[in-house]
Amino acid sequence: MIRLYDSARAAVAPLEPRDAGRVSIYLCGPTVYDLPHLGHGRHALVWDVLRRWLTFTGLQVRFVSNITDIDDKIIARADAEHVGEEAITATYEAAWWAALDALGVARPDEAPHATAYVEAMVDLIEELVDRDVAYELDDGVYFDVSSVTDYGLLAGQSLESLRSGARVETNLLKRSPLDFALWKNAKFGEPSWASPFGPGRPGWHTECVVMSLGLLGDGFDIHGGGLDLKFPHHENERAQAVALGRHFASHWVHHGWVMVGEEKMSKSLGNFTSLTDLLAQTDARAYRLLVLRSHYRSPIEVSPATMKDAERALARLDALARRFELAPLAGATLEVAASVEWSEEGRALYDVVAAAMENDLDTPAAVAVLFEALTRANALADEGDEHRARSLAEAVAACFAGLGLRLVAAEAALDDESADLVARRDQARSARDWASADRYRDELVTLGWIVEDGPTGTVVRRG
RNA sequence: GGCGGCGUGGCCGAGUGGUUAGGCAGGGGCCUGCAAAGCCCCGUACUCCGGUUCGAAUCCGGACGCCGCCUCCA
Repeated sequence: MIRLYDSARAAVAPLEPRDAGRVSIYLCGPTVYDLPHLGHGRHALVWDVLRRWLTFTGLQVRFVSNITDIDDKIIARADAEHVGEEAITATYEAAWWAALDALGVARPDEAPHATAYVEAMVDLIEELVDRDVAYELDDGVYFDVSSVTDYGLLAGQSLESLRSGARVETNLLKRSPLDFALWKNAKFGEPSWASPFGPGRPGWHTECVVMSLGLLGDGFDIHGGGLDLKFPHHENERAQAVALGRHFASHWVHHGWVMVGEEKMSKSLGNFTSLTDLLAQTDARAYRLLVLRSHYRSPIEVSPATMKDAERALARLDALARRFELAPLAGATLEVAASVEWSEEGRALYDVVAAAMENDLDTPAAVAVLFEALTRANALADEGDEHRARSLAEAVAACFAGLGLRLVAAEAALDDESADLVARRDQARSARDWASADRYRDELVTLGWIVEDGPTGTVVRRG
């Protein structure tokens, strides 16, 4: 079974699924008030890779990722644009899914919306009040963090040291600056729901407790998100569950951030902040490869240079697919390794990749192994060992499929002009008219093709 | 102030007590009409100072530098 770093234990620990053969994952999704950025993209990719890999190895994964569609920022944006909150959330949720689709990230099994769970949240808050771990103030209901003895577990700090570091005070009546809002009373014009505490809306930290426990049940396996959610969001989620006597997530997994490098983000770098913009100007698979080539807990630098690097590496993978005419494997569907017919060397490769993956999702090691195998497959083919070369190449593609990266062999469709140039060049070459052949090649290059001479003659592809 | 992370060859980026990470870029060679693709060879890195050890990039201590969290955030 895979071993993953658990933020609660501050150590790598084996994942011990509640139900054998099944893994339940709850992921904190986006608040839909703006376009997704590169960080969201990495986030989505990291979890897509984990989910796909677990599925690939034969586990049955139930993957839930929520949409936060009620929040202060949504209200603020709706106000600023003089539209309803639903207009904002509809727009940006659509943008979210569009970006994930473009990244080749599989949709969650369920994507619950916070607004559909308000009643359940109210019930939960009432129970917390009944248990005397929450209290009402003029502007809402607050959770009393001192009621949870190990508050600060995820942050790795004591309640006292967290308190001493608190910087922002929003409500001086709170018993502790760390106490957080469970319910916010509605101000004039704000969207609201009825509750025993008066009309208002839930605080952010409650929705994930209700939805994760509601959909996945007590003791679900993995709760994940970005490192920035560890505290206070996840800490606060956990506090509520603990206060209720519920068994919450057994494994907490957090990933690192996207850095925009020392060049700092600026317009001159080409708007490299929005995921939508990145996807418009590069192959989404290159971003996945970039993400795979660093460890999920490390920061990654996304810049034109690192993207270019990834694109070139990706080109080698596609070249392998072309050489062996590999069929596409990964896509919207989740591949299962059990259905892959491994050759002997393919199975050996898979075992090494799997060992890397099980070691806290060591994708960089897995990718390194796959690149070595790629070189070996090409070398075997050069030596004429077509059979072993092919089986190894197929295994490389299958393993990448397990990581959600599709190798593309497909040629772009030729327009008439290009097709004509290709025919002329082949003619010139068979007549050993190198000058003409080179001229036609130059023309094809000018049209944006990369020109190669294969056994069947001129082959072109898009660069 | 508290807590945590990081500093690796031109660049990106793993690793973790002794054996080649890997990729990109660069140099040389093979192949090719010339290329492209592919293959082979090449750089001998680990912030600094001490210490532990037969042996440290890897463990311990210290210094310097960088970053993050403690407030909304993937």
